[in-house]
Amino acid sequence: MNNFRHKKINTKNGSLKTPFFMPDATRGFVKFLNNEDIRKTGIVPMVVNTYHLFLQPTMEIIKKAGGVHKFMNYHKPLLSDSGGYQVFSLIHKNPKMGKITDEEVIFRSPASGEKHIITPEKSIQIQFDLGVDMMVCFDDPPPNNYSKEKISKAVERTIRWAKRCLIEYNKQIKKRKLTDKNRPLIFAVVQGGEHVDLRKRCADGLIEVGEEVGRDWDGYGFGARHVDEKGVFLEEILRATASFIPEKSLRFALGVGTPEDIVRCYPMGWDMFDCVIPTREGRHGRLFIRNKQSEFPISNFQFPNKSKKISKSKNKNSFYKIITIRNSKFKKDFAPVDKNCDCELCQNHTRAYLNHLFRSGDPLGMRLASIHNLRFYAKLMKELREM
RNA sequence: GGGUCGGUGGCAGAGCGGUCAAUUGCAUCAGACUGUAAAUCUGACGACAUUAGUCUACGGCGGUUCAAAUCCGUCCCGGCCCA
Repeated sequence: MNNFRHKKINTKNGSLKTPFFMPDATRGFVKFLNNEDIRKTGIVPMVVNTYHLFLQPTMEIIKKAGGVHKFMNYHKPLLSDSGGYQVFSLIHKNPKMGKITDEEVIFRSPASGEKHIITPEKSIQIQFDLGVDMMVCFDDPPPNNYSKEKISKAVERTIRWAKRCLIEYNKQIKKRKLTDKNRPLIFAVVQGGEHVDLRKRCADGLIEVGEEVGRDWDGYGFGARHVDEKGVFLEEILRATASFIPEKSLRFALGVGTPEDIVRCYPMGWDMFDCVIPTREGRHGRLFIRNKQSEFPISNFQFPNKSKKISKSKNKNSFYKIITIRNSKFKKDFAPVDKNCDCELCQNHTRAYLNHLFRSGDPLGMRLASIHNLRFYAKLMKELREM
């Protein structure tokens, strides 16, 4: 299986080999887990969010702390998402929450109601202040069900904003006297919804921006969502979009995804992934379990249908299944969640005990389940890396 | 012994003549979650039936009424107060 490419990236907080998965530590922490928990899962890089950290604890605090790494006391690679996704989904869901213009986005904090303004430049400045190792352009991610016309407009805005981001990025590099060795990597984001031609247009536009500004993007992200309204995996769009991105660049599949989505994306050329699924599903008592250990490598795995929702991955042919530990059938199940798993949960506790923790509503259950799922993802990525 | 308040579905607790198989919460049984406003959200929750619907139900029995969880009588049980 040597037809898969691996890339190595270096940051001031360590190097990474692709493919890798980043859990979402949106507000500077993975819910219920501390750094030691994360370390033991085998997970290294994580994603933090510009929008959330900007609102709370605010940049004043982060700067005083000496940057987000110091604040978190996590000295490994961190990527910050630009906040575009948050601001836009906030306003798309409720137009009263803010206003989008070509120049800027004005929005209200859902928590305090306070008004804030964010621009592409400001997003980049904040991300420099965070001190992250990888950053993402402030983009315009429209819901996939918007009209093609609207998505096309979002593509054009994303390109214009990417240019502003990259110019600001260069400014900050100069101002902060950063070198190629210690500068953060910067990612553009390819929008275009479910339209291949728009994805192509966006990728081309972004490449052109790099040429105009005089700096190549370190990577490109797949923007908006990679599944449609029904949760159907956008196979062709993802494949095509990956092919529009220069080979040497990193390909970051934002928000991807289920284990199956990741395994599908990787051979297409996607290198980096982040998703709330392992931790959120964990908190909700859903645990990932590998099936048929012997049937690997994963590349041999045939996906039966073009698309499936995660809940449907009870499919016997899948390489994993999901159990809902709260279900009454686990009340008296004294086996580990996954007898082949080496995580803290599976090494020490039974399904019956975890069932009890969830029924009791104790956070310990959520913590252990999150650890287990992240360990599942870490092992999955390791297998892909070794393919 | 006297007085008084009360007994409602697994629990708590609404309803106080018809629109009640009965609000709501908890519990229970499932489901959803994909760049985290998510320890969240949704559905089911008397029995039987695929739907229509049928039956049994608001402590027991007996009344009043076209109609009762709701009104009356009585009995049983519980809380509190006075002896």
